[in-house]
Amino acid sequence: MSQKVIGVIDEVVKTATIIAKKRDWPVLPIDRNSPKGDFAIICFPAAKILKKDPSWIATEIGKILIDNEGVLSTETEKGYCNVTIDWNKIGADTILEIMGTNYGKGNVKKEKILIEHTSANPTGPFHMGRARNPIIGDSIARLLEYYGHDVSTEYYVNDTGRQAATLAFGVANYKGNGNGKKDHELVECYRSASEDLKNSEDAKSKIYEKMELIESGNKKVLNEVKDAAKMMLEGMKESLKILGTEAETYFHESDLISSGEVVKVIELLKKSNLCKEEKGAYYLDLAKENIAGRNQKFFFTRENGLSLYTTRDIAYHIDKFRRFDRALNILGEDHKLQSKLLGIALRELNSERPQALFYSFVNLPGGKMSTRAGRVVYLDDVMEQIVKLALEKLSETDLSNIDKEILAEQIGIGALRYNILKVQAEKGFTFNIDEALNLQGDSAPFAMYSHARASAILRNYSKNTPNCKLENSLVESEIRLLRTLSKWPNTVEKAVDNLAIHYIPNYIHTLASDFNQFYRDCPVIGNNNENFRINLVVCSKKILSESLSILGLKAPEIM
RNA sequence: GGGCCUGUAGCCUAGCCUGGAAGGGCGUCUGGCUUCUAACCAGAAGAUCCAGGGUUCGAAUCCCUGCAGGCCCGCCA
Repeated sequence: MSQKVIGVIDEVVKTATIIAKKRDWPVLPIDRNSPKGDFAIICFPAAKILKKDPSWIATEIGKILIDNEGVLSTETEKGYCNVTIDWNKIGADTILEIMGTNYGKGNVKKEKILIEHTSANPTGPFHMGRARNPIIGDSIARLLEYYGHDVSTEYYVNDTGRQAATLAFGVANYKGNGNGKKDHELVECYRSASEDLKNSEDAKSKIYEKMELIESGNKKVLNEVKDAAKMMLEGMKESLKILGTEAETYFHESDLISSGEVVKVIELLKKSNLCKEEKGAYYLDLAKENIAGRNQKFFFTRENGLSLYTTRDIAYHIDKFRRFDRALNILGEDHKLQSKLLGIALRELNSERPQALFYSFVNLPGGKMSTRAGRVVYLDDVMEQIVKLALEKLSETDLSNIDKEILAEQIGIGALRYNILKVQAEKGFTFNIDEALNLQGDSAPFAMYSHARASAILRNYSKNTPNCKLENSLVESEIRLLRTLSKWPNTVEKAVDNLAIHYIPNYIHTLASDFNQFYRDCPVIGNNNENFRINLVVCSKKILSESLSILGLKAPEIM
């Protein structure tokens, strides 16, 4: 909450505590999200001890609190004493606070944080199942940056191993259909190569030979797979760019082998007390590590002494901590165990460990999304459809065609991102295309529209924002809006502490909704409370714009 | 066999950490644009908060036991 509001509430709570203490009442809990007023004092705990009706206690407290300077009114309902603070007294100061550049920002030591997100294997175009990762990752990055950290984002490219070898084989032996995006084209080569891997012994041996050459550090083959991955990524990056979630840097797994880092990690892990060997393959024995499941052996080399995916991942994280103070990985829930194992290995190497944010998979209404069964919805197609729909809705607007196209992309992509971000990450997410294409209600366009309305008022006002002065007492919709605006810092802090991005869209919807009610009830220009209302519009526009930008969305002036 | 996550109106979802008065949205029905933008607003209907037990003045929230769904348990990535 804004400092001003916190101050008033603390003052009132203090008074209530003193009253309770004087009378030997127990400490009464506070509900800061009461359905009526600004907060409530819960009187039930005192009822049993005092053998009094809780509503009698609430009324008694109310009678005393009403004399407090910051309190406008108190109201008893059941055992609750609902307290409404006097916004007329603190309104102007609250506005001033919201206008400040630090409003909503955290008061923390700036850290260099690396967020690794997306990191999809470069084997084909993104489908919706993958879309949750870049959208959450990018928005968490923006959130932490807003809060005051120095955040970078990185995409880890898995360009070694069987899939990478298969892709390289496919690129060398097949031609794509030659039109369209690079990833949609090359995925044909990959599919043909995957078929060969299953059906042809010759192809299989070639691909496995490639794998071994990769892991043993053969420069020529390493370059070949890296190049194949890069070609595929070219197309995939285009999708990420449209989504607005492209990572700042790309880190190739193959480079960890070329540079010798992987070999170093293997040597270091062999020195761990947990390390054991079986037929030439080395593993960490996790029997005492509370690892669930059947297998407690965490292999980090093959029989032939070469590295595994996990080994390379360990090397990657050691490299991360050479570059950053903190590391955060955005991962699908299938990586939970993997992530735990990585943590143990890093602990054994006395390295710092990354934080992880897991999300559940995206399903389609009929069931799981699966490439194999052909049940796949491409991200590119969804983006195209939703932007097209936004453009249709703009058809009657008085804008140039080029402006319409830019705006339609902002609205459409924004709607897609918002739709995914508003659900908590651990919750299984069913992607319903019709729901995503619905640009009403709890959606990005709803908030963008409120922002455009605020912008319209300020355009029509066409003067500088006056110093805030309250000339008439506030009406209900003004108080509601002010109350919501005052909760922005709490919301950001909660989202940061829990790495829970969905708090932000939830807040945005409340704010936009409160603004729309204010818009209906309160004419601004020419009203005798014009000064205060203009200030309220400026604040609403500011917080709408900042909160949308955390989600990676633009706040349009017109729509 | 074991571990983690999820279960809230016809559908989607917030609230769960830190117990206190079940919030939104979609869809349905009704009403509102000559007044700062109707992608909006107002109203109505719709909920045994998966089930059962426990703790508590009080449980969607905490604990236990089930049930249902998702994910994981490879010398794959």
